[in-house]
Amino acid sequence: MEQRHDLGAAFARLTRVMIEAETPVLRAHDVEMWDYAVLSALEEGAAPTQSELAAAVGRDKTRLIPILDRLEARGLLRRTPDPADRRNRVVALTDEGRELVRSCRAGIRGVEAEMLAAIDPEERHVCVAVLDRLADAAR
Amino acid sequence: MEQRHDLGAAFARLTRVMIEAETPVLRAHDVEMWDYAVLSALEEGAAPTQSELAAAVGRDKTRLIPILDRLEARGLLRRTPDPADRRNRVVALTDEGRELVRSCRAGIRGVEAEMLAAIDPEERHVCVAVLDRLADAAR
DNA sequence: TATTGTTATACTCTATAACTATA
DNA sequence: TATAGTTATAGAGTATAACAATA
Repeated sequence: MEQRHDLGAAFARLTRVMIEAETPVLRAHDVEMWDYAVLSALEEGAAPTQSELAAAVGRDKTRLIPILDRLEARGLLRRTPDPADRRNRVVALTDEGRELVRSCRAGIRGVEAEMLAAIDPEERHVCVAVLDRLADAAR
Repeated sequence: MEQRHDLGAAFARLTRVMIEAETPVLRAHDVEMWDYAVLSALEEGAAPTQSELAAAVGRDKTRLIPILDRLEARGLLRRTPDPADRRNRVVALTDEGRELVRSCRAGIRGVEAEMLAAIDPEERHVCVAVLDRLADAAR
């Protein structure tokens, strides 16, 4: 095999780079990284339980709670008791939350485009698609 | 643009997956993740100063020190004062260190191959090359 | 008894600032 | 005075276990 970096090291470095590059976008919307991760996960559909949401985001349920408290206090999401099982609280975006996450995403797509600008368009397309599939498989 | 995950989120998830998958390999060699990162960086050539090594690995110099202490105690690397500027300590792998990092890498390449097995070979090749270039650019 | 959400505690990791020795 | 390496301290982030409410 050709000489190259370890894949894990490359992922780790690129993760750090992306976080750094995206921070200004998120700060402009007054949200932290994990706030955005949660809002973003919710955009694909309300979470039936907080545990499932935590798993989807890749944190554990205890660390999710202060995030949800904060976002709910800002009116970006709502936690409503599930009538079928009152232990559960279903978490759903408000309209305001949906608007904010979309605005964030637009900014982030801009950052991504800038980062990938130097890559040949065809290769870029392949690479992004593969990464997306791998990330999906990792759930 | 097509609907997909945020790139940063994909990187972060894949980083976590890789760390988890590689941990058994590293534990078998009795090294931690950052131990391996340091040894791996040194394999490309000795570091003229610890600060530069820290930057290459992506940590700061204070967090590097206990790692170097541990690895030096195991005889995997040596810190020798630079005669030209005795404040500096050049860090270099020993033969034993070089052997260990290569053995680790072989195991890690196996883990990577397993992870990428489901991807079409041509796409895989493109994707790995692009990631390697991006990670290089991020230095 | 088991599970959801919550809180509290201990532990690890990280960032910052001081200290020494050389320059 | 400035810099490389080191050490110490404070803060943030994380994991674990216990708790109350519901099933």
